Amino acid sequence: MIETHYSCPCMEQCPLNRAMQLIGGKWKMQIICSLNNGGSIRYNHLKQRLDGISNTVLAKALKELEECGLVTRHEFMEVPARVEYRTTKACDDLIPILDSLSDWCEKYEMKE
Amino acid sequence: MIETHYSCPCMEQCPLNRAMQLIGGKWKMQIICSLNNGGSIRYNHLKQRLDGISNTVLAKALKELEECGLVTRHEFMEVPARVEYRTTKACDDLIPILDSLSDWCEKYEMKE
DNA sequence: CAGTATCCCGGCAGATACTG
DNA sequence: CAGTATCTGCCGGGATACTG
Repeated sequence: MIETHYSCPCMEQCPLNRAMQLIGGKWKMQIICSLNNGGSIRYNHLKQRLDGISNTVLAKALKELEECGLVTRHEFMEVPARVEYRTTKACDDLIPILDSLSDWCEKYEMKE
Repeated sequence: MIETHYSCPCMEQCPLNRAMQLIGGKWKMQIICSLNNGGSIRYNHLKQRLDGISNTVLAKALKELEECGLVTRHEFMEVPARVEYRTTKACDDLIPILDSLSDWCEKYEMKE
């Protein structure tokens, strides 16, 4: 191996790192998972599924996921308020990749 | 959709969450990337590639990656000390998945 | 050279109360 | 119902100095 002044492409903002920031964090994966399994879901329904999540955290996560185009927010003009969330095409395309990641983890029986 | 008391499998310690914990964190991805590109690499060489990483963080990350079977540590009994790191088979199998994750991110031009 | 030992800080995550 | 406002604690990440 030649001793060039090699630098990993990940040192810049590479897509891989961006991806990790999108789906990283304590709850993102569960949120994506729940939305994927359930079609359109209302805020409180989602919160019930994600046992133990707080409003601050869930609302912030949903906002981030919406901003980066992974989920859509649909607000119905009703009283009391009604808002439904669902996955986007981008998110649906992500699922198979997450599946293979999951399979990989099981195959090698990864422990933390 | 039937209103069962559905619970996302991710609520337990699912493989997907485990995977994310293994490769999550600020530097894990760059470390894996650097090791993957470089065969066996010595500690300080790796540190140079990961511009800005501190000893505490690098050492801790490497220990974790070793414990979960993603990298191997080979210590040569020399003075001064010499230690080389490289990826395991498990890690090599992970790379294509990370590639597809990267591609996915580029395809949808994900911003943070 | 390849790490530990210490100390430190900012930001994620959470609890709780409140509101359109 | 679907969130915000506010406060708090903890820990991942970091700087620096030291050692087998």
